[in-house]
Amino acid sequence: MPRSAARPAARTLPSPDMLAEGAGAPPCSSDDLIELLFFAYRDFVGDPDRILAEYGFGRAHHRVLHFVDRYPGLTIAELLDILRITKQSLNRVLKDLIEQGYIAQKTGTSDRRQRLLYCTQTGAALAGDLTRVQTRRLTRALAAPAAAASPENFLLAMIEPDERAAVSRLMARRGQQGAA
Amino acid sequence: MPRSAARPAARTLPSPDMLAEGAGAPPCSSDDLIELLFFAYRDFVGDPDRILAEYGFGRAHHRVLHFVDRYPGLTIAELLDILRITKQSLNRVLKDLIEQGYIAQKTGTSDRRQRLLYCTQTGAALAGDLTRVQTRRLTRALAAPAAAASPENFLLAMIEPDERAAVSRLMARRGQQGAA
DNA sequence: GAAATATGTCAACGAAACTGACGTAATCGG
DNA sequence: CCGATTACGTCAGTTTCGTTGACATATTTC
Repeated sequence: MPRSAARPAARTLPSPDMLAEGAGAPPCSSDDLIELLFFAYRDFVGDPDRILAEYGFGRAHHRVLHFVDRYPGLTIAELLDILRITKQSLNRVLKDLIEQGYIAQKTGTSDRRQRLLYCTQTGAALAGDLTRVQTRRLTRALAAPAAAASPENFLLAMIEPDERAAVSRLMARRGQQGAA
Repeated sequence: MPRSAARPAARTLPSPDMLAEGAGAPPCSSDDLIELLFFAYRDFVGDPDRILAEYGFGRAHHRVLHFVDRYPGLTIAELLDILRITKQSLNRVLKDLIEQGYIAQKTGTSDRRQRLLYCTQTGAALAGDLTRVQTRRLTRALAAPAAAASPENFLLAMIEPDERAAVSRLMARRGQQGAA
């Protein structure tokens, strides 16, 4: 197995505690960043998911609601370009949001073919709740002095605190045991 | 609409060009980070997706292959804890990877109930290809002097270069036009 | 007036998650 | 040693959210 032999010797990941202190940026392979990005994103979308479930909505609804809230007057074409999905996919979730009163459409003024999208008050309130939990995680992560120092510290700080130790423990395992 | 009135005045996002120079870290709201994380992650998983499609695999296969490659001897239970999916979901993709010779199982020695997972040579090769494209993006992003300076610069640098301008243009729009 | 554009919609399909129930082999605890 | 627990596999059905392909309609543009 040539590839496993090519694995570099394990370098140390900053311990979770270091995030509290004003630690520097210890070396960290970009391989580690791949996983940290996975874990950070997993927890990052996990927060809003719990709220959305109460409304019977999913992540697709979240994305639409978020961008319409943040960029009022967005057209369908712009939204499609942002989300990179087909109009059929978009239409399914957009229809839900419109029918249930979270998003409203307005015919474009300069081009009457366009449907400009806006959040209703209810929609803006829900979008605000969703943004809040994500902002809370980000703010908490950025509050760690080490977080701004390096991408890996930032991503580690984005992970749910209870799970940071488990992630660090796992990542400390790389290249160890396990020969077939 | 109380919420839109509460929106802070638009602060400037670092321009895409600034990533090439040794720019400092201009202020950036955590609202911006939410979107940057979305765009960065979208492009980050887009690279391997193209390769996986050639093999008839999806992202679920990628995640399994990645963690088994990186942590040889991983058990099913550990993998379930990492991925946070049900064993039924895991089993579907794992079965594909085993049947097609990318992953092999070994009965645990200390506990014979466990199935220890290992990549075959073919599996390790594919995992390597997938890691390579993601590492390339990460390395390129980290090479930008400004990237290490702040999370927002790092995330912006992770976005596909061709699209950075479009993202910046979009984000510069916040709070502008669009009153109903 | 013809062509292109922006959007909506019907129908079928596929990937990848979910729930709930049940089976089997191995380990553990008394 | 036997019953309970654990680790894993599997059958069956459902949901979310993406896909393709085709076609309709209103509006703008040339």
